[in-house]
Amino acid sequence: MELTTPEPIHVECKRFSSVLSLIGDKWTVMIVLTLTERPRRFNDIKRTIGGISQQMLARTLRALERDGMVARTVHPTVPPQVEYALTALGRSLADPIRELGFWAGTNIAEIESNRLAFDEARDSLAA
Amino acid sequence: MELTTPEPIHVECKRFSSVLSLIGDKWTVMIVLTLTERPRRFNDIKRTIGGISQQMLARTLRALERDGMVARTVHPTVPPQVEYALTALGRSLADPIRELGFWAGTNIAEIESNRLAFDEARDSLAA
DNA sequence: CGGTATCCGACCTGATACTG
DNA sequence: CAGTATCAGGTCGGATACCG
Repeated sequence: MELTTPEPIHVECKRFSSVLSLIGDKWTVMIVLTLTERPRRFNDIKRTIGGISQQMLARTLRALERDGMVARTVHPTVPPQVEYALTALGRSLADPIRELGFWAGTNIAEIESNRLAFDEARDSLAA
Repeated sequence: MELTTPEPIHVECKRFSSVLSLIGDKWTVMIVLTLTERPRRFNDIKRTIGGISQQMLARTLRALERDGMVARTVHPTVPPQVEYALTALGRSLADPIRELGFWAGTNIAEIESNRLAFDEARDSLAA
């Protein structure tokens, strides 16, 4: 960060958008949080999360591996076992994610209530 | 949160996915951060962010208003002026977002380096 | 078991044009 | 100025089938 002039917040934000988009991907978040508990194998993750397709799990895990958030270990057995574990980097992401999860948990009721009220007001206009 | 049995983290995560998906939307994040500085008018936000289409700005602002994160105030002047300001809820979201931004800033260099290394290893196989 | 390749529909997004 | 409506392209994500 060699910012000599104080940049407005949204400019920093732009620089980090590739990282922030990780969070928007719900699968990424769920995988990271799932691996927080302990390392897991492919179908173990799949079963634990539930509702994720094989392809999306494979894709997301590869993306996480590429970013160095997840370490992939192949045990040359028959049948093959592949274990996924969080790296230090991956573990460090879990903290801010949990903060966000905490915020969501604190405010989700209010948000849902706001949505209902907004939609009601909208519908009464439409009628 | 009436969890009588300790739920695994990923289950909580699922409940919050509708909130978490807010974060993944880069426009949402940038708008919230932009409004952190001060309330702004429509085209002011548009110019400040840059690169956002009129439609996406309108849509995203509507969504934020629906969630109660942003308050929309119409001044009945000619030409009409519409001011958008963060609510208390919106301001409270800015904190965890900035934490995430801080994490991104701290680790983006390592992540990009990891990506390069991964792609290089991949390319050397392809060759 | 742990993937990859292909197809396909749904959604996201921007460009453009029009309105109050 | 502050939107809304319509269209078109691209991407996302799932289902399926197949490979090592």
